[in-house]
Amino acid sequence: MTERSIVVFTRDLRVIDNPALCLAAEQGEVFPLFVFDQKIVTASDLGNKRLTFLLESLEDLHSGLQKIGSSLFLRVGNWTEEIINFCKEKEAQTIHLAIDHSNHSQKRLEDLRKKAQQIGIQVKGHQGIAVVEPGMITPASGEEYKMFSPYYQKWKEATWRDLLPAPKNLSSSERDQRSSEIFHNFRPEENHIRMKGGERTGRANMKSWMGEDLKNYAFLRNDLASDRTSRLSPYLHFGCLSPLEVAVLSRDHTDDSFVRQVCWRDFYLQVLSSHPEASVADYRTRDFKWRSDVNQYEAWKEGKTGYPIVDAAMRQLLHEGFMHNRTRMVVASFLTKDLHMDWRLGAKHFMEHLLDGDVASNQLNWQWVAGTGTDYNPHRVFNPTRQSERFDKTGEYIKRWVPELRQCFGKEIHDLGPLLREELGYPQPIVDHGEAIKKYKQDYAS
DNA sequence: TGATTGTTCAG
DNA sequence: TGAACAATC
Repeated sequence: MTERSIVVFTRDLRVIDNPALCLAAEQGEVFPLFVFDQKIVTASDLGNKRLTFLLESLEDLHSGLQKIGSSLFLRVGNWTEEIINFCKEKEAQTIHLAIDHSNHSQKRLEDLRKKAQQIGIQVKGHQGIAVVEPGMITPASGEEYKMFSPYYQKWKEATWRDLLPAPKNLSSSERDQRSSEIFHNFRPEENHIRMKGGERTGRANMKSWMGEDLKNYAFLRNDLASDRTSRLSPYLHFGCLSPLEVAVLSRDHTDDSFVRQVCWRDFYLQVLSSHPEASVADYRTRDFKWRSDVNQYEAWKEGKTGYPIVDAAMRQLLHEGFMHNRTRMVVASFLTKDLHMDWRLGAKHFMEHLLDGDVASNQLNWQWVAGTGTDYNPHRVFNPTRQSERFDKTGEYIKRWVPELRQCFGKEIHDLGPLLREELGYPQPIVDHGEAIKKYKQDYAS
């Protein structure tokens, strides 16, 4: 008798190199399922852009599954209950899924294990979210690596699992009416942004970027205007691409700066896995009184701070659901060090708008900038004018997103006088960087 | 993947 | 004079 099992997709929305799907398929009949977790769907931090990317990814997963004789079932509601009900409906004995590491994922998995056990259904957790899963390499001293460099060394030397092909032929199971209705009700918004969700687009983007831009990554990754970073983060977040595959394809490159970035993702996952509360609380507690000022927060969110590099980046975020890594650090430093606002406010806005909004990378990178994270350096302050001069010399990036400044000549765009601002209709700076940092340091010292 | 300041030293 | 470096915030 062949076994019947459910494969629950979470953020491993792919058929290639998907351990949960592949191993379930080896054991018998498989019913692929995705549940819109009511708690996630209704949470304020899931913005329309990321939801659209998710829907596109699910649609593509469905067609990927159809090519191998299956289809994707959809349910919406309480995540655990829906999975259990689906198991009963399909008379399945086993649930396969990839293990994830956020607070919410850990809790709901525990809940699922308990409920499944009560009715004699087995839950099998699989790898697939990371290159090297959290817990596979640990420092001698404690639970997780707190420093990136030693982690990176171990990560490179670790034994990586083998890549898995897509299952050849899953037994046929037509998507039911209910699934179609659910998908219909969530109908994706018209998507004009550059990154369309799904495994197919993800793979195409990966291949073309690796073919053309990977070799120049070290030279161009900080060049804001040329915009040559991989932009694979949303595909990695939803698992349209296997992080292991991305790492394998880039690790033997003469220059390791890209695969290092892939490793940062695993690094923060292992931090979050050991400290799930770090998504909302300081990783290193620190007694600093954050200010709050609604008008300044709004100005920051809308890209009207009067600092061109900050405004360009914040407008890019609203428009594309994406921001260059370099400017993520610049705007985060501006919110925490210049406006003295809580990193959680910044992280929340990022989560609402980023296609790649990922609890581990987002919250812990914010903590890194705020100086509450693993790499503790309260004196790290980005000077928006310096960053702009160094990484957007010609002002091309700024002009792309801040049309008021398109008429600027030469270097003046980095450091505008009050009269020119007035003339161009561009805001005066909402704070003076020098004074704001002086105050930050005073507050920090006391 | 910080910025600034001060020092040294080649030219 | 300015690059390179370390100390300091």
